[in-house]
Amino acid sequence: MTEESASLNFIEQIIADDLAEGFSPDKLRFRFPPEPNGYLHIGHAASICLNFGLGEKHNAPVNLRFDDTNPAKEEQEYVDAIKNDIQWLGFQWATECYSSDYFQQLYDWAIQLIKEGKAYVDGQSAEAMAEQKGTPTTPGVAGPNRDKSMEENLDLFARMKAGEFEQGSYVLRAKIDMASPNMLMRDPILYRVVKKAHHRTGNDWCIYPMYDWTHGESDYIEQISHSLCTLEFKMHRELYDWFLDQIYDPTILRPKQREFARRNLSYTVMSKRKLLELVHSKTVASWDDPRMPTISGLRRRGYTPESIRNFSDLSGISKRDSVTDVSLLEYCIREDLNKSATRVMGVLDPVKLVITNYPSGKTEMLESENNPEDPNSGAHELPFSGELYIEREDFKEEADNKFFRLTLGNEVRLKSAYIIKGESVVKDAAGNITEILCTADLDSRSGSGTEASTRKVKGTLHWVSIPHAIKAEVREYDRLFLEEAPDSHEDKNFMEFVNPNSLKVIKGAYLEPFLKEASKGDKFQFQRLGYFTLDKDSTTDKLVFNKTVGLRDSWAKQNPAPAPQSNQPKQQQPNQGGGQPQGQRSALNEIQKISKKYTNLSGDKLAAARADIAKLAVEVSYEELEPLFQTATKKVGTRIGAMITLGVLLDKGQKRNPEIEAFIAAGLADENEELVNESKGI
RNA sequence: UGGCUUAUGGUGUAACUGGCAACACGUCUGAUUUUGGUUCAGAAGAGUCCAGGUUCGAGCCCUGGUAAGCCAACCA
Repeated sequence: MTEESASLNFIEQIIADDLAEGFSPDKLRFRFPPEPNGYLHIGHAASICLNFGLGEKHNAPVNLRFDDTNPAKEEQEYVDAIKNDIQWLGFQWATECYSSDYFQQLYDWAIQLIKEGKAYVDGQSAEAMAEQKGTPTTPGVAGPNRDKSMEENLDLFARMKAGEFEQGSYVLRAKIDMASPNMLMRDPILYRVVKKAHHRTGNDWCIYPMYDWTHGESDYIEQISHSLCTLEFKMHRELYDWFLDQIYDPTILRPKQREFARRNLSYTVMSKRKLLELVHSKTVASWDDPRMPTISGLRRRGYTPESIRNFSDLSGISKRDSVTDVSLLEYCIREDLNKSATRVMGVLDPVKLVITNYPSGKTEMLESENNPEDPNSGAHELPFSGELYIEREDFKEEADNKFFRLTLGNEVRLKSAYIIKGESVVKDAAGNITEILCTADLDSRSGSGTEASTRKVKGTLHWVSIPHAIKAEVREYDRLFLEEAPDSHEDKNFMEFVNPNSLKVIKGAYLEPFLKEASKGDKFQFQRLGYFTLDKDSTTDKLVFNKTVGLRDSWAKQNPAPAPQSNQPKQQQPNQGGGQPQGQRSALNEIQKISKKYTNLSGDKLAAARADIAKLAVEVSYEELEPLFQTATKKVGTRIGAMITLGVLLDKGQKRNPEIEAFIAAGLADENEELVNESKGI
């Protein structure tokens, strides 16, 4: 009722269908169920945005539930970080829940299962149980403890709980089906003995429930209507349902599990285990290292919540595994920051520039627009003097006229300041440029309104005034991996693809003094360079900026790119047919396009289409056409088009050959009248 | 030698119960621009994994293949 036909993803469709079938909207309830054993990453953002997005859309509660059933791996630190990240993304959960809150209930239900003969205690070794479990292709067999008496099981389970047994010695298993084609149904473990303090329940328990036993029952306890998880849990659904069957009260809501594909991002990895390995191996500095695809890493890198939510929207939800290109993420953050980031100037690779006709020692305050995208953003002061830094790559002694920057004898504008002209250079003994000498058109000051100030020049450069500039550290990041899908190689470990140059620290960057006032987390556009944010490592005497993302750079694309930094994915091969020259392809392509729908046409339209094909056919070579003889019988239109084209070619003098004869013969034998006619005409 | 899932431009997603394959990113033109940014206008690029079938008509339905992912943790 709310939306206007915006297409639904398959999860939304399921919910819409449920609603249409009479499911009460006020019973809709979702949950986001992280295990507190690591930090959230951009893949989790997909799930967060899905669940909380559904909650917002349907005005339904969304619980945050920590799936904390394994005290060996879980910690309070992660709980806090997860809560922080979700709130930062802008979502608010209805209730903060913990699976551990349900330990008693789960235990009671387990007792019930034992009493009903549906669960038993097994004291075999893990190896023995694995052995009996079989393999995906061979069924399992019953172990020796499978048919113990209910009394014995009750006794053993009570003693497990009482701590009488060593960790790893006994487990409680559901008694389901050792021959099931689904390995998860071969008597899965419900409880194991773990003698470790839990972050919430302390030492109350020494037996802990397994995921499968816990998850569905927790959903049931919380009355979650749609339990959404990633595809690798698809097989667990059968178990999820089996467990629910055992305890389910038909008068209240029964949760349903649905699975969607997890989101992968190109040039990074997306599993907590691998992310943890990057941290432990010191490949990155921490979970919130700006190169990490974690929410905290992206935040520190300068990403905004809006950009990440938008990215989730644009990426969509589906059931096929895929790798989303980082360029989409970068697009999202550029789009957001372009609207909001204050424009400033900073020079990362400085070379000195002296304006010889500017009074030495003079300083003047210019005005610099805060954001041209936002007329209400105002302006700030910008000091100017005769000694400046500009970007080293913005100057060449000589260059062709595609270089819109400073050269000797050419004019460029200094952003928000004067138009200058390159006059000469000073070099050191090694031939490196140490100083560029320029003259300025002193009438051309920006905003002065003079005719000179509005002159068009070839380019505009950013700069900082040397006596006023503040020195800062700037950290530039490149993709963490050199391979698009680093963890998709069965023969190679993802760590082999780590990009050794993913971090570039620039100690001596110079920034305009306005930036002295910046607070941590503030976001700026360093004009012509990119978006930057003040890192938490900053101190009052040393500012540290992270480069969030560069501006789109169509200049860099034209260059052969001597820097291996900029990384274009391999260009696609536009030619599919097999080596025809580009120019000729279009005519045949046109013909194919027209032919495709040929059989749907009639009358004048048909005649027109035929004429178009015949006209285009003149430009087609036989070599191009021949592959089309293989066209499937089904694609009659294409075969007719090919036949018409062939007719034109034959008229032009193309000699008949066995392939042509076979194609014509097939045409004559076809059921389609048009095709037969065309074939006869030849 | 099994089971489950998926298959649409370079990438990610659409296409309501069959009706001339759409959107976004990316790529390429051109215009505008005191950011080689933004904005604007436009272009190229897919016969929907393959082979059959049903139908006036199939990406959607049927049959048979192929490929990829997941499944044998006292992890979640």
